[in-house]
Amino acid sequence: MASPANPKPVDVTRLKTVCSACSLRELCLPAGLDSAALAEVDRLVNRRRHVKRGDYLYHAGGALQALYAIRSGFMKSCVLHEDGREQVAGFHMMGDLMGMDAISTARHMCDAVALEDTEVCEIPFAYLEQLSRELPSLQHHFHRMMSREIVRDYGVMLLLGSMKAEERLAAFLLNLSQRFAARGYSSSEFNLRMTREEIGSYLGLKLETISRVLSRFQEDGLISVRHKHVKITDLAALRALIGRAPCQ
Amino acid sequence: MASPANPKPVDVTRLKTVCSACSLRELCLPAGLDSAALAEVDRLVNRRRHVKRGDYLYHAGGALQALYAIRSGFMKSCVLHEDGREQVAGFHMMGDLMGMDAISTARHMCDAVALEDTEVCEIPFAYLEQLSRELPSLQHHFHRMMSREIVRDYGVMLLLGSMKAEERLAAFLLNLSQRFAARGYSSSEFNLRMTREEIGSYLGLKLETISRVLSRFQEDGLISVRHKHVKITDLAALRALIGRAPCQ
DNA sequence: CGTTGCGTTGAATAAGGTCAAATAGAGTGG
DNA sequence: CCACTCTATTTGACCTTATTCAACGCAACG
Repeated sequence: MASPANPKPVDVTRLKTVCSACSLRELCLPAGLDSAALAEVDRLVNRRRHVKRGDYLYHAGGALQALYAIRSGFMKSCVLHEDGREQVAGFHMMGDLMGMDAISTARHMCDAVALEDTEVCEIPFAYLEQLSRELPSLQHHFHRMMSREIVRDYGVMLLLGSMKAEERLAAFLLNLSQRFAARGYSSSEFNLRMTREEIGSYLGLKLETISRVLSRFQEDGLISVRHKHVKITDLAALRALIGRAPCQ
Repeated sequence: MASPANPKPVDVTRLKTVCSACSLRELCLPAGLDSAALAEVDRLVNRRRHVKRGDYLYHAGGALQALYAIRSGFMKSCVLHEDGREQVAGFHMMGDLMGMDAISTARHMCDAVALEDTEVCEIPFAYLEQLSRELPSLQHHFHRMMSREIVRDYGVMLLLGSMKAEERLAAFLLNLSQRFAARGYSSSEFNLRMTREEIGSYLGLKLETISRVLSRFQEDGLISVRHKHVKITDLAALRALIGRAPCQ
């Protein structure tokens, strides 16, 4: 593709690659950085990687090389139990940062699998630490992203620990809806990238339960669902499901 | 208490306060720092705070001022749902770092409550960021601690999402046992600082279930439990409970 | 055009939740 | 020191929810 005659063939590609030109920069690692810092981050994030649907971005146990910012596509991360049980710990989309679980031991503690063809930006971790020593705004934003992951996890605990099946699924759909909206997509209509089984794993339910509850939501006019396509038709009712629980 | 006649009454107190002299330094924020860095951290961690049993260290919604390292005592953190439901997100003991959930929005996202009289070291967050720009080892260790919290959360998700009541409780007891051991206490005999209800909230179960499962464990000779006192009498069996699940 | 994976639905079952009652401590004030 | 109160805990009986097991439908794909 690159013309050897062109003295700077790489730059042409990088113009599109670079964080400062990325449409996700307000969601992603460079969010809130001034232009000087942004220029530095452009150099930090120097490689892209394509992960085909079903392929792994990293495996549990693998050494930490880099963090990954999702540019396009959709991934899941899953924790494994010795006996083979697998728990989906999260679904990740554009702008999300993955791999922070690996900083603790320098080895990834979960698998990252692409649910559709996905493109990620590689962020060499050692370099990120170095650069964030020089750029307080980058440092702070990185801390905020790790903290946000912790807060997200607390939310999942709340969901798994104290919600019923219907509430969990409502919360799940609303969360997806909100995240799509934040990325400029429709908040009311979207395609699920994951199977019922993966939703079930994430929500601590069996796939049959997911299927049943989706059907019930549809009967009740909250959503309309066909295969992977979901349309939220009664947002308020869906919200009411999780806000005011029937119990207590 | 302090004598005004003494020119340096504070230093006498600080000698005991200081991280470099703290028996928890291998578990806590200064873990793995060289002595120069440790001296800096001594200045960073400049205040202690006592939290009486039942009192809050911080409230959800409160502004982030500092992170807190537990020096002695026992705390819980809990996430609140709008409708009043409360989910215990974790139990924390000496050497644990609390408050990292607040970095994301500069406001705490959960409550921190002392389950017994607790002493914490206050770590002003802005100063921690500043210092970690100067001390790569501190920076890296802080990142590891945030990451460890993420990994811990993944473990809780696995527990809540795919384990049965008996497995959850076995995992919980083993986790406590291991953490006590790491702090130089008995791994086989300890006092629970939390109520059955709090255990239940953490594990996504009702207090009656906790009580029943504890009784069953006792009948089966895995543990002996009386009120808050627990003695693990068959560690292997307890481990086997979570390792090889009956299902699948 | 069969195969395969994913999803739906029904019936039976089991796990945990709910409700209720009894008990036991721990702490309090006389 | 004792009676009293309050809260935490245990245990039983019953009920609800989600799981399990099973059958079937559907769509994509070679």
